[in-house]
Amino acid sequence: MTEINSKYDPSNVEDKWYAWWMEKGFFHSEPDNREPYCIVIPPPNVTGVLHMGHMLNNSIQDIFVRRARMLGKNACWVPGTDHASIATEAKVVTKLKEQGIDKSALTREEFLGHAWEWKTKHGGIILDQLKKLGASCDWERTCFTMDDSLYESVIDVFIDLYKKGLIYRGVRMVNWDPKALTAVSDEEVIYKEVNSKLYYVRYKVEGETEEWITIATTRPETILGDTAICVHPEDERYQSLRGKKILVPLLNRAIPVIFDEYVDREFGTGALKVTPAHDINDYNLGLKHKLEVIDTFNPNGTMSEAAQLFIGEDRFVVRRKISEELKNCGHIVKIEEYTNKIGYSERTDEVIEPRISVQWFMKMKDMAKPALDLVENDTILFHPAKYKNMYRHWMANVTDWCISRQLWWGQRIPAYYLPDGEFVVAKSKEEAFKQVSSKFSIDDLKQDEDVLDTWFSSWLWPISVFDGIRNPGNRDINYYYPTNDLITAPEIIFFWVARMIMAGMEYRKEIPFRNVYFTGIVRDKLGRKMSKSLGNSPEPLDLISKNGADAVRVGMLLCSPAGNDLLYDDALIEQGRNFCNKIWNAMRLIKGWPVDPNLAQSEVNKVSLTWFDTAFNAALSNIYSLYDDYRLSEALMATYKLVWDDFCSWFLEMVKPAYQQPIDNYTYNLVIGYFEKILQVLHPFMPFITEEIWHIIGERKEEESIMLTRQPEPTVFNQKIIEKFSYACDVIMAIRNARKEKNIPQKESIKLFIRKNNNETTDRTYDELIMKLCNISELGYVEKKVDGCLSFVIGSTEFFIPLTEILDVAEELKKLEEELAYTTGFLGKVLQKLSNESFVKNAPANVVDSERKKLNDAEARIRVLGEQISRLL
RNA sequence: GGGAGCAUAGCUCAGCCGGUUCAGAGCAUCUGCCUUACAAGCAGAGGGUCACAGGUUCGAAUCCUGUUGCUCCCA
Repeated sequence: MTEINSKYDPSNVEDKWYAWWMEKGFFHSEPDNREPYCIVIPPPNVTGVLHMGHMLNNSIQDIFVRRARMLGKNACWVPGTDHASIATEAKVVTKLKEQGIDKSALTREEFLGHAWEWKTKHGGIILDQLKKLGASCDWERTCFTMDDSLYESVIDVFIDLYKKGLIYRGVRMVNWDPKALTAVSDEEVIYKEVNSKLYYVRYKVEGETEEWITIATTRPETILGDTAICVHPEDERYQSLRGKKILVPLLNRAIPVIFDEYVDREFGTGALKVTPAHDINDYNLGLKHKLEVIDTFNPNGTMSEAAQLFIGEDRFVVRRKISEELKNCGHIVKIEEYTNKIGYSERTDEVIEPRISVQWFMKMKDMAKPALDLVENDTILFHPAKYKNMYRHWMANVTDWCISRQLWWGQRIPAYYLPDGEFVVAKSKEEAFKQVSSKFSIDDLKQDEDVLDTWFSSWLWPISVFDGIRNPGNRDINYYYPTNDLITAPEIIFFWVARMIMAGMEYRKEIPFRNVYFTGIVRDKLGRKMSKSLGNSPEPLDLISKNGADAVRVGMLLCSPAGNDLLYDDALIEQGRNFCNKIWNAMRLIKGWPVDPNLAQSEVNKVSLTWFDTAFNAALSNIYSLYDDYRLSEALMATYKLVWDDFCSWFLEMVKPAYQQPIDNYTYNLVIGYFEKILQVLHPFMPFITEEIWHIIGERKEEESIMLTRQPEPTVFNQKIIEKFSYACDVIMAIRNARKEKNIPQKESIKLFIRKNNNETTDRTYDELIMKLCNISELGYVEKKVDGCLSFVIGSTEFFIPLTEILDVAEELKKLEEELAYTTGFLGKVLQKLSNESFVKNAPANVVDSERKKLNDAEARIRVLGEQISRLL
């Protein structure tokens, strides 16, 4: 055969196989008689680019899908993208601005034209990037949340839920993003701790010349919207204020003093200014005490006409100006440094303003109950289960979902307004018009300007990708739904996972997935979240092109138990790369052996094969049970050790023929057979290199791919063989150690004599193997000690290696005495336990027995060690 | 402020119903080796009062209580 490079080069391999898999259509799935296995991708933002989190998440999905396929299931991984209304619209607005176009100058249709153009141009880049990773998605099924069928599904669901009375329109305090000019959900608000100031402002009591009340506030600019002062009903300091009015500084508007237990007497001065339009708690107080609501802000965060002062100026500019003004007028008592938490918009990083607004809401309580139960009673399993706690807490305290967004990019709310303020909900203007009294014409109908929250389409994803909303009886939805596993991040457990469960129960009467596997966050070495601004994230595609997708997949997986964060380190990828190289070189070794069809199988090869078959099956059953427990990282590590330790370090060394000597045909074929099985076990983790090597080590037909083969089935294995072999390993390692200590090179052959003590049975199964691996020319059993030898003790068996040079007696003595001291100490502990009557009485018999065995073994060993010592003295 | 989780080797973690699978794995470190698959390798070695303090028990990394420190979620 031709020379194969000792370093595995993925660049020549990966693109070739991916293209071939695609060409053969191996990823495509159609319903058939097999058991289905389905995963729907958590759709990434359509204009997003691949980041490290995607790499981890999608590697895991691919591992599950490829494994299911190799278990003979009809595996289908549905890819797609999310229209991500806020993020995408923000990007389009920015891009238009760069071209000198202002969104407000465009009509809705014109803007959407630009948005679709942008989507066509940049959309789906991320899906192509996933191909580099080896993702075996069924690309023929690629979906987008704004595809016609998915769009229509969303609208149908909205109308349906409206008819069921689950969707309503209401005036509510919402989280307002003054930059994006939209309401955002609670989940999209990020609270950050900031240094701010606490202003102590005194308000004059009406009708009194020198009576003041001082309040503390972090937001002096909202003073203009104050409609009450609130104090605790039992606060003695303020009892004199009952029935009095207070004058708002600068405006001299009179507002009432209200008494409510809500107020924390310890905070500030114990007096609270109430601004119902600009704080959720104040809003609730306002509802309770029937206060006037004065909205002093415009939607973009500037002061409105209602503020009377500073009209049109930004709220933060006004904060500075008004505090100056208050100071000049003698209203500021003091200003303290203060840290508090401020909500920021996840998408625009703008400070969120609580704002009174008319929005669409969805009632959550009734839907949350069954969705909670399904997780509580393990109908849906969370991996790891600790996230059940988090889920329970949220579901028990669920609030109604604000589903409208003041954006254009998304599914437009199918509500049509009439000139009289009434509205109807219908699929189209024509449908709406049918429900309208005859006094209006169709042109009087005006559709709602808002679109639906992006999650209002994603929550249908497992159903809508199979068109199961519009066509509930279709073949695909009946076959693939419910899907099997969902792989996602814990931070979207509420706005996505929980809601998909609700939608599933509402529209399929069935759970959407059986298992949820939570991945952690990919962080840098220092534990910081990876982010563009920190610049601490490697470029995923660079990593792949430099190291290969297999190496990247392995590196990331090795270190990311479900639900735990992954601290990314380049060393991880190196480990993956080294592993590829190891497998590659195993292939080079095996392929390099000359095969002699006439050669009889040696005894060594025979016992080696027996052992490896056992070790392989033991590893396999371990790996499979780790898969079953969704402990992927550990399954990979077990596979890694199977390959590196059992297969390469032990087995191949055991059957390896001497230099330029041939191997017998029988053994060779079995070695190749095990190698193939190992590649199959590896394939879900490392799809490319396994396909490559699988084709190199065997004759394959045109349509044959490792990805279409079955993973090996574990068979029963004999634990005894493993134990016996492990003893042989101890001997081998002790000999290696002795060689190292005495500087005996591996090339120089040695003799070994064994003396059994304490009635130990002699098992010669691995004698020849030990001779081969340790380069032993003669191995014999003796009754008496052998002189002039280096010796060591395993259990109570003595081993002697004749030395050419003179033994360093002092050194040997020291070693033996240390060993003796340790064993004596150990014996003492065992004796102590066994002489404890309550232990012997209460502990289970097998525990006591094992202590007795320890006692015997230790005594025998002490005897032998003592003999050796006295011999040297 | 409310809730949850975590604390085991230098790092990342595994250790289920308390007892030979109980102190483990991988990486990193150190020491030898260019041994004819692989120096991206081979062969060895060292590293932990299992956060702290109590308690339960014949026996605790494991169960209970408290303390400290960290993380996340919600307000």
